[in-house]
Formats: sequence, C-alpha cells, structure tokens
Amino acid sequence: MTYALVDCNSFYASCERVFRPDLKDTPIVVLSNNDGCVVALSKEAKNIGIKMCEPWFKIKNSFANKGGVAFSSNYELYADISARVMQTLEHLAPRIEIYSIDEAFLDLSGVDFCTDLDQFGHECQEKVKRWTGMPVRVGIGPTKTLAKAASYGAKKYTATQGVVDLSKQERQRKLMSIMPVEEIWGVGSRLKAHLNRMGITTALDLADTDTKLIRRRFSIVLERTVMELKGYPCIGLEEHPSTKKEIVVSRTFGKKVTTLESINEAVSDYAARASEKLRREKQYCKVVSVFARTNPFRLQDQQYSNILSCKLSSPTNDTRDILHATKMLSRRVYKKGYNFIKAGVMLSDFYDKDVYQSDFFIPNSRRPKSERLMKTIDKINATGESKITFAAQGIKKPWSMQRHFQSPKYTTNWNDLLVVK
DNA sequence: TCTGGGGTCCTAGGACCC
DNA sequence: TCTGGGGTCCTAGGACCC
Repeated sequence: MTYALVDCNSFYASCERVFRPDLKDTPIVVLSNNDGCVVALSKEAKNIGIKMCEPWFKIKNSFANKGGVAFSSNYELYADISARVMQTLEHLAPRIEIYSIDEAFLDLSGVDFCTDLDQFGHECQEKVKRWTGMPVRVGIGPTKTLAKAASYGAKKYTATQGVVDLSKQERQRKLMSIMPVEEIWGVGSRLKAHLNRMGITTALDLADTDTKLIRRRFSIVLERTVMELKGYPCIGLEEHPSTKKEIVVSRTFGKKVTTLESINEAVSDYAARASEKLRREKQYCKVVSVFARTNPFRLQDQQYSNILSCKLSSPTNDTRDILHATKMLSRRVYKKGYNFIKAGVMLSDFYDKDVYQSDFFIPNSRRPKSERLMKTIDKINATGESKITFAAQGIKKPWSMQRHFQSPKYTTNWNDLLVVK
C-alpha cells in the first residue's frame, strides 16, 4: 500500500488569508467560539510565541502590540474552502478519505508505479494552491500512521518544503528516531506518560517494541499503531463516511446564566439545531440527553455538573418531539443558585427511516405530516440564517456567544461577496 | 471580567439469561 | 459439608482525534 496524507497548513488562519492577501506575512490567530482561546495560528503567530489553546484574554494586548490580527471563527467560510480543497484532491487520486475539515488520505496504489512520489507531493501542493489558495503539506508512507508521521516531518523540517516520502524503511527509521513518541497518531498525553515510564520516548522505540507486550499492557488500539509503524497496514481507507452515532450541540454562554428560563431557552435552541443535523443525516433518534455545568475556572463558585437522558417511545427527528423531551430534562438538570457557563443537547440511539419497532399505542399517522412540516422548515432555513424558529428558542438570546472579530462569509453569502475596486 | 466544540473506539464490570 | 459455567447486552469511563 501507499498512502498520502494531505494536510492544510494552519487551516483556519490560511482560510482567512485567502481573502486577505494583505495579511501575507502578518501573525494571524483564529479564536474558538465566544472568542475564548486560540484554535489556529499562522507560522508568524507561532514565531512570536503564541501557543495553541491559549486563552485570548491573556494574550490580546501583547498580540496586538506585535501587529497581530485575530479572527473569530467563521465556520461557513472554512467549510466551503474545505470542500474546494477536497474536490481538488479527488482529481489527484482514485480513492480519497476525507479525514477532517483540513486533512485527507489519498490511496496512491497505482500512482506509485508511474510517478516519483516526492514529485507527486509537490504537484499536489501546487495544484491545491492554484485552485483554492490553500497551502498544504504532503506525507507519504506505506501505512496511514506512517503517512501521518511523514506529515509531521514535513511540518517540522522546512528543508523538506512540505513534502516527505517515507516509502523506504531507512527513511522511516531516521525520522522516527528523532520523533517524540507523543507525536505519533494515536498516542496522547496519557499513553505518553505510561510509555515514558517504560523507557519508550521516541517513535522508533515504540516501533521496535514487541506487539504482544503492547497488547498485554495496553489495548488492541495501540497494538495496531505499533504494527502500522512497523510497516504493516492495519487501518484501511474509509471512502464513505459511516452514519453518525450521536449528535451533540453545545455552547459556552456569552455570559453566566442563572435562571431556568435562560437555560431552557438555550437548550431549546441547541435542540432545534441538533434536530436539523439529525434530519440532514436522514436518521431518527430514540435517546435525548441534556447537560449543563458551571465554570470550573471560577474557583470561588460552587461547582455543579449534570447530564440526564430519556428514552422516547419511538424514534423521531421532529423538532417538536425533541423540544418536548429537552424541556423536561433541562428542568431536572437545572439547579437554583448556580452560575451556569455551558449547556448542551445530545441525540443518540439512531434508526433509519422505517427500520424500527413502532409503538403499539401511538398511531403512525402523524408521521407523514411531521415529515412534511420539518422538510418545509428546513427548506426555508436552508437559504441562510434561521428564518423560522420555535418560540422556545428565544428571540434576543442574551446567553448566546460573542464573536467580535468575524470576517465576511465571502463564499456563502451574497451580501458578503468580495468587492475588487 | 474573559479558558471551544464535536466526535469515535475500546474495555471492564454488572445485569441478566439459560 | 456442599453453592456452575458460559454467553450477551448495556453502560460508564477512559483514551484518542481534529
């Protein structure tokens, strides 16, 4: 097998730059919802010492002084540019797996016979840049885990110019010997600590560990990772995304919330969004959950966190049914006297249309009407902002998040179209 | 003053069944 | 005095990913 991982460089920050070429050498950060913390940063921002996940309020003054520019997240823009990048990649390989908003695996079987892989990587970079404006790096290897490692090398060492080919074993070993074990795909902080205690600190140490020992001490997941590092593919390409198993909509509030009314309103709003997502997946859910919690960073506050679920009598994707459930749950999750900072709705236990045991006591005749109503609402709302909402979702939404530095939706809203003078 | 959001998979243990 | 064995399903919690 030969896989390539194509990974966008500082994806969100680069998206902002596509429409702002004037920011070519400027440090850029993109902030999480509520302008809470840094979720993406350009190379220039990294160079002036900004770190991923840093709270915005701690750095905003010094960042501005150094000439940096911050953006609130603009997911409409990022999703659209992502789709363009993925479409471009589909021209380059027969099979691709869209792994995340900014990454895709390419199956290079066949391609590797006729082209020099390093050259292929550079052509790939050039094409994506020309067609979408997005800078990418390319990591190539015989397994997905090694392709990921190659991508790490391409990011870390500028001499590679963003392309690393790990087809040859000696190149794999050379890179792994200088690669910390926690940089491996599938090794997080907990596993790092455990492995370090066993004297395994580099990727190469892990690659040379006996798989049976790993299976015994850890799980089949890490065993697969080790096999992949040794060059045996265990993780295949998944071209067709499997249907979701759960849908979560949750947000940190723009300011603290104390009343049941506000919690109810926010939870209803999330429930309506979650129902929309569920219908987009063409699924019906049977389990609805609601959670809420206080702010763990406010040490002076009494802390509280709770999640409650309920099972519906038959699967649904009708917003009204889901609102009914979440309303009941949020009343029980809410507790007086606490400062809430976040709440959320989770939908799970999904069924396909018509593939479920219907409830004997509830007539199915309601179904067609419900389908038509939801379809109509979705159709109207699809044109942009939510034009039809349920009263429970609230009007003013004082609890909703803050986004002070959002860029225009250049590609998804006519009013935001870029004007060239 | 101010710290994100949305997912997946695996495992262990308990409930329950025959 | 003596108290089985094997299986499935569900759930909570832990780990990881971007």
